[in-house]
Amino acid sequence: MTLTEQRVRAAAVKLFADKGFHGTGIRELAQAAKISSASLYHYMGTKEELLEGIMCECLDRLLAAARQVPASDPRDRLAGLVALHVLTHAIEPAQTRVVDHEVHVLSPEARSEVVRRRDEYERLWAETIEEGIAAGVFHDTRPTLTRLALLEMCNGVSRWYSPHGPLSLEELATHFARLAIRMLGGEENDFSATVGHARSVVSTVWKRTL
Amino acid sequence: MTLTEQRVRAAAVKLFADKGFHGTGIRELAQAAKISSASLYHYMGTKEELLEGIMCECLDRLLAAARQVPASDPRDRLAGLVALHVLTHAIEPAQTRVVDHEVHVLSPEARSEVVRRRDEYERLWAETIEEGIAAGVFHDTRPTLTRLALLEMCNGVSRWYSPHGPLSLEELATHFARLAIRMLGGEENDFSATVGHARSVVSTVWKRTL
Amino acid sequence: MTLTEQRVRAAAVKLFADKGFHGTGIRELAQAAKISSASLYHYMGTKEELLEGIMCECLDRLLAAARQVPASDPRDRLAGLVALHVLTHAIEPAQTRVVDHEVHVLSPEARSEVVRRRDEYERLWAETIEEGIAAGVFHDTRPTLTRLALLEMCNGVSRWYSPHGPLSLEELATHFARLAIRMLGGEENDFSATVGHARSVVSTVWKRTL
Amino acid sequence: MTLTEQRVRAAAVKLFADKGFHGTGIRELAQAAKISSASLYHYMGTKEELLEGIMCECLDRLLAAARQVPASDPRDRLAGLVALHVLTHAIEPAQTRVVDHEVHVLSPEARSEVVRRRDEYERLWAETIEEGIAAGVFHDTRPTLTRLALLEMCNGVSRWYSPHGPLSLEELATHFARLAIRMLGGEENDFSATVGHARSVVSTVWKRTL
DNA sequence: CATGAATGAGTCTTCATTCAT
DNA sequence: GATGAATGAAGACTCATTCAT
Repeated sequence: MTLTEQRVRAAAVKLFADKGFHGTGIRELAQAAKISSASLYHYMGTKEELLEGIMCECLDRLLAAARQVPASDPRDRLAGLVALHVLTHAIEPAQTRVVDHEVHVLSPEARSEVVRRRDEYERLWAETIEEGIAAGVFHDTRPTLTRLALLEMCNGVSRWYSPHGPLSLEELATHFARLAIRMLGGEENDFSATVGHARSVVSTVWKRTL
Repeated sequence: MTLTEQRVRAAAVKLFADKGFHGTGIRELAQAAKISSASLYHYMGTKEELLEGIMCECLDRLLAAARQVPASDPRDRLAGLVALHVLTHAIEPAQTRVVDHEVHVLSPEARSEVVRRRDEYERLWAETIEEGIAAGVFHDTRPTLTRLALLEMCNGVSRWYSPHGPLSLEELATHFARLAIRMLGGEENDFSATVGHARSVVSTVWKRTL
Repeated sequence: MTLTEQRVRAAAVKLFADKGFHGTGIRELAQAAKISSASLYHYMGTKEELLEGIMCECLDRLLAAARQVPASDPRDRLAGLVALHVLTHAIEPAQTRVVDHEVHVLSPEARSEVVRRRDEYERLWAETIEEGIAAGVFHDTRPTLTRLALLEMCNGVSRWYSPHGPLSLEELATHFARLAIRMLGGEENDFSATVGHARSVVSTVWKRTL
Repeated sequence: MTLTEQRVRAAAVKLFADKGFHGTGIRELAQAAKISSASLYHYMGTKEELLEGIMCECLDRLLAAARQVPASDPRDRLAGLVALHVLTHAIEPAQTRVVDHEVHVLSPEARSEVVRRRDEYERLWAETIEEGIAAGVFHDTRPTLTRLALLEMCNGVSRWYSPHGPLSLEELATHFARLAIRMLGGEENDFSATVGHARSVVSTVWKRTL
């Protein structure tokens, strides 16, 4: 991916997140990427393909990160998944908001690509929860429901977290991990190691120092 | 509000929820409301004012409902707020999705109208949580953070709940109330009365039999 | 069909004939029809549908006219068909040129509509020729080939005939009828009555005094 | 003319014939010629100049061929011209269709270049017809009209002849020669020698074995 | 009360062409 | 000799909105 391509994508992510896909004009996008609207089309297919690319890449990274969570105690594993998800949403609010808000725009074919990734990702959460229940460390009568609640709770982070606020990434992730364990009726651990590991994974996957 | 006005608003709610504000055309809207696009303008101001009206009304109803939650034990009160919120999102997914997703479209003035209502609504949650902590029935070190997590978790319901699924409204509300109490480190009660009350309030406010 | 619709269609016919379908811009068309390019879309579907409409209507008229040629002596009948075709191409060169030149533009579905009409029309010619041969008044070893030659020869009229030139419509039609009979090895008649009839049919079908 | 130039020209001929000049994009052309659209401009001037080149070359060849028709009996000479024209249109339908259909695209200057050649070519036909009438072997009261009819009839071949059909080039040319003579009220000859000669001329001029 | 007609500004996308590398 | 990058202008078409009837 060339530098210009990256600039285009970055501009698109920001605009799509702020004003929505349909609320973002191609000229606006071109201006933000500092090229002409005609040149835009050297670096992308259609506007929709650009969106699809953004969403898939983001989900692929999220998935790649989630796969690096060690398969240890279900509590630690869930804490790891939560920390990772929350950290990602905190440091990449634009990308994650696009993933969460603009699925309805996609054509059926593109949508299925995105949904497939999302499902695969959620399966990791489901498995962890099930394991925890089977192992007796989680106590919950409606694990599916709880999983949905959990995910939405974590997605929300990209809508309100600000790096300029008083809350550090560490604190954020730790608290959400704690909340998740509580929701599943598990005993609270010390998650500092888990959160630390999640932090380094996220840092690697997104090539950013946290 | 005339019958036609209601038809317009209902059509707008459905379309805005499904395709987004910018993804919905005025002609499409007219067609769904079964009038001509010119006639539309007898029943609304601009497209944006229509959106503002939808959002404000929805928030007003939510607020009106929340104010009917009795100021009893903080646990019951929180359970009531959660049940109410979740039930509303379950039976009115279109309206609530519009409220949650289309704020960025509004002009600053219109947005402040919406935000004001939202803030007022959230204050009720914040107060309840604080009371619970003060009373020692909740145990949480970051109540603000938890409140945000809680709200996002509940908002999510409108994105995935289906009345055709196996989950009844009662079960949904009860489980979410339980999750909320867990998140705040409170002891689980029997929330059936609280949920029942919430149900009747929602039923009244939205004039629908549940 | 409203007056404006007619103006649009007339402008389109002229422009498509002069500059080709792809050579004619929508703004150019709007200007020629004296409305804005946006208003254009109140009176037409897509540009292609406009073209299809023009072609089908023209062919329908040609067909309607051809069906009024009396089924008398094959020589007279052929002379009638030729006169009619030639007169039409002489007085409506724009429409007929569009029909003859822009078929390749159409989508398969639209094309089949046009081709169906064209085929039906040519069948009338084919039948007449066959009858003439069967009756022994025409002598030709390759009637299909001759029919194609005949049609192309007559189509050509719209490319060069000028009403301002020295040649009257009567003379034009009479000579072409004579040429056609010669091509089929038939004996030359006096075609004045036949041509006169064709003239009045064309006049009626196109609502123009010749 | 380099090999690449030939490839470009061949691609252009095919595309212009199939989709029209304005219906053919420069990128499409480049792709068909298997070079980049930028490289295209090493082998051509503007798109219009490319068209002009194609048309002029085609007409030049037609003219060169026509000049090789021996000045014998006017009937044989006309038969020769017709055979040549028809054969050319049969074996080079793309080129001849471009010549016949895309004149309107050209700028006045370019157009005059084309028209000059066309006129010169048609003069050969006119002379032949006049000679025949003067010599008493043709009997026609409107030679100009007949010439136009003749030419259009022959041009038409490129629109419908298929080498995969049952009709051989020989049969095609022979029948058209016969038709032409009939149209001019001449006596039918045996044109096999004339057609044979036309065939070899066309074969030479276009460097193709027929 | 209702709507067909109208439009300027906008939509996304492609156009033919140039030029630095 | 070849081409990726670049673009102003234009392509067809839709937008939200107004207004006379």
